[in-house]
Amino acid sequence: MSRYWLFKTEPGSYSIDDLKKDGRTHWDGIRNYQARNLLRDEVSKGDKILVYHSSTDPVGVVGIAEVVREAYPDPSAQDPSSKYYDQKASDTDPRWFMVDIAFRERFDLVPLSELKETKGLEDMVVTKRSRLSVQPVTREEFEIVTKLGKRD
DNA sequence: GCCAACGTTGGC
DNA sequence: GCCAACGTTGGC
Repeated sequence: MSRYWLFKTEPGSYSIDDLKKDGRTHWDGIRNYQARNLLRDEVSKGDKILVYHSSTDPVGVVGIAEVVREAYPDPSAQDPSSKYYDQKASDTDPRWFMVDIAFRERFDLVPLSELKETKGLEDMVVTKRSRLSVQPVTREEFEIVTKLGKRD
């Protein structure tokens, strides 16, 4: 049974349009333990992802992606030239993981302000703990947001 | 650019 | 193991 997630990205560094162009990508650079644990232990092939643009104006959900490869070590942690370099990462203890995701859909941005006002989304993690970069979404939440994104 | 909320570090 | 200090995130 597939599950649902919300992945945040700053469109200035990697946007849904970059993902659309690339088709698929390595979701690297996750450096938060709670997000890492979800990526490593919970995120599974076939799961659906709401792609969220943060640190932009307006912020919100812009499309859908799908997990196409489950967690494996994030090589940027061992690359001294990467901004995600972590001295404590090693081959025996990679510390940080990433998954591969594929583009599925781009839709009109559903702003955070609207998510906060929409019935059924009161408990959505993004409205409460916006700093968590990989977060679980319920099936109901996923469907409500998708419907909002595909209106008109 | 501000600043509140949150996560991490490190001295004790 | 506590917690103050510090650094980062991210909405506004």
